[in-house]
Amino acid sequence: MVEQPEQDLPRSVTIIDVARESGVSYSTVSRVLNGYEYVKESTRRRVLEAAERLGYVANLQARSLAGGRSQIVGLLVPGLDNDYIGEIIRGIDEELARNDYDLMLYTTHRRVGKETEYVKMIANGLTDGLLLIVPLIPSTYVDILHQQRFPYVLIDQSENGDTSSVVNATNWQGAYDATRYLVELGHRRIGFISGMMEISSAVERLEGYKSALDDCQIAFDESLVKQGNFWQPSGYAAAQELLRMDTPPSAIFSSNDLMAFGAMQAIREAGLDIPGDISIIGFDNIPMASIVHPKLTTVHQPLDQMGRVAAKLLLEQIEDPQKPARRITLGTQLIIRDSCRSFG
Amino acid sequence: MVEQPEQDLPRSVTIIDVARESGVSYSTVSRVLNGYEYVKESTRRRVLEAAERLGYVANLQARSLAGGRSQIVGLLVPGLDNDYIGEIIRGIDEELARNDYDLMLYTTHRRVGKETEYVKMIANGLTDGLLLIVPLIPSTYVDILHQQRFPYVLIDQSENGDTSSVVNATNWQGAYDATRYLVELGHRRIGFISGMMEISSAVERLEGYKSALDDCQIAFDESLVKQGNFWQPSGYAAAQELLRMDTPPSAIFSSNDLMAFGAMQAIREAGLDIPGDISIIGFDNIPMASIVHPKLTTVHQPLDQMGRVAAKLLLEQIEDPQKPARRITLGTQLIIRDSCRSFG
DNA sequence: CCTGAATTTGCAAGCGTTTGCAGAAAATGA
DNA sequence: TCATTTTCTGCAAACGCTTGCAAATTCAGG
Repeated sequence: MVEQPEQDLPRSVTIIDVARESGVSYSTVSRVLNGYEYVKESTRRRVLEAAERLGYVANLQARSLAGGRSQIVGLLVPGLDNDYIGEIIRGIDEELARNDYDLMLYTTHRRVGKETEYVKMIANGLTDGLLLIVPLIPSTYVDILHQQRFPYVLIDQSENGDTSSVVNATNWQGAYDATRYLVELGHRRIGFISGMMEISSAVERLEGYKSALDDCQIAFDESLVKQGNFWQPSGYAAAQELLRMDTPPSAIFSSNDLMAFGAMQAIREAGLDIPGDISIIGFDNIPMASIVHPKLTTVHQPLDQMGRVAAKLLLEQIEDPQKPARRITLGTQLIIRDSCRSFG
Repeated sequence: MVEQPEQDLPRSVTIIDVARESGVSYSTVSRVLNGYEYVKESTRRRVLEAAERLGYVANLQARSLAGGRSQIVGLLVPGLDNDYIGEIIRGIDEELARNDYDLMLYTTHRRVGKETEYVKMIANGLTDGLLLIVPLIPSTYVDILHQQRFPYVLIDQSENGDTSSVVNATNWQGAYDATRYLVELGHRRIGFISGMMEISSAVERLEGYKSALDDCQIAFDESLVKQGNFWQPSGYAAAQELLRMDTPPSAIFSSNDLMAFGAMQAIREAGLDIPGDISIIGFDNIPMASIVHPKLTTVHQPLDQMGRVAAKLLLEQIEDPQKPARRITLGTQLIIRDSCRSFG
């Protein structure tokens, strides 16, 4: 008979080991670990020391199964192929780290067509709350969450009554400022490259543009606005269209930086100079905006702060589910760099 | 006595509900859900239908607590403020989605100084495996994982014997090709901006550069290599140093695209033209490389594919923990764009 | 020294699954 | 037809933790 080697994997240390080590019951250990009030100071210390000595780390699954918090929040994003989202996540992660929360990443394109099931799974799953950076909010998402009274916060989304907590930026104002800036530089024909109009921020930016023109007594010219989709290629195409016009605009306002980059490329390919021949201004102020040449003048959107605020809001809501939904709108700011020049 | 309104939240449906609904025991339900072999076809169908009807979604915490898979893999990254990582994650996410796995995101900067505890927590937590995109692999990370026989895969990391599974790219070859390309264009003095030398890929790229020079009978000149850290500002600074030299290089090879962007900026600010006065070549081929002006010639690293392959490797390992560690190295490719010109 | 309130601790019942074990039912072979 | 296998299904014991309940201890006031 040969002895089985029995590779005894170092079984992870549980609350029970800590209890044994410190000579108390495991429920007491649990209480200490959860900061329960009524625990004798000496006991608390003893338990803490034992936990430390044994290198104890809580098993989140068990904890959350038993009704505690999982200390995890979910983040639902369309994708990661965009600095814009990266910036937001950075803010989120920072805030969560500060509060000892972890992050679960869900991408929406994964289950096209069955968002409902997807969200249901997320909500019933191990997360304590959900952050959504979703352009189009198929109410599919929100309805279920709301109905289940599951804590969630929408980022960069405007619609929705007051049932949802939302964090966004002053899109209208930002676009207004940018347009106004262009007008003050002497531009009269200002092209506009829009985002996907299903997204509220895209609509608001267009509105801001219109309002600024209006306030400056410049007639709105439908033919100067080209539909884009927030991605670079669409900016490229839109700019080309603009340049092909009989009297092309002397400046272009792109609804986001990525499309602005595309536009810059189109302009250059047309043999024109930026800002010599044509000025361009973006929106977002992603890191790349200050790296391209010429450096892009744009509307700064405090993305990381939006993330941070959203996380904070969510944590509050997790803490106290009764908290009413809140909407927080952060200010945008015109960042003047090198892509615009006075005209005429 | 007033009736409590008793907001009965729609309690999530459990395996037991499904069992009741379909008239079998809950263990049978579990078996059906897990694709256990010995279940009568009619029973299986009945259970599946009931589950569907009730809108059942498994509780991952419970499942993983009980020893099953959580269908979640962790991803440990230094941060998200870099397209480089975004690309990799995209690949990972795609592959995971295909296999119904979810992604948990962990950032290393969170627990500086207590990586050990952090990793321990991750491993003991609910993930089935861990993917690490870590520049410097403090063996702290790997040792624990290996010791606990916890499935993990390193991405873009070369060191480590054969105990760890690794996915990376041909850094040496890529750098060799780039350098050689420059030499063939007639460049003799080629500046080199390195990455953090604690990172193996940075070292390999430098080696590739040296070897190419060597093969072309060009003496290696220590003063032409400047230390960078993979971030844009360091590329800017390094390029400035290079330009200040008595006989500045006619071309610069940057260890990654981000630093190349910085270098481009420095070059422009010095009043020089790219590629007229000086050629520049990068490494990575992040999306932005084809957007900047001039479009950056660079060494393409199949980032998303690396992510996909790493995920696949990890999944295999989760499936069969006995699988020996594997190292997969993907090829790089020189992408010629507009930032280099022949010299002399 | 006694009583009752305030503290402190342990017991045990879950939380929703997986799984080993064993009994029941169906299929096979003689 | 009966003894064996092979399938199928249910029971009950975990998994590691939280928490209500109650017992034990301490403490203050009389």
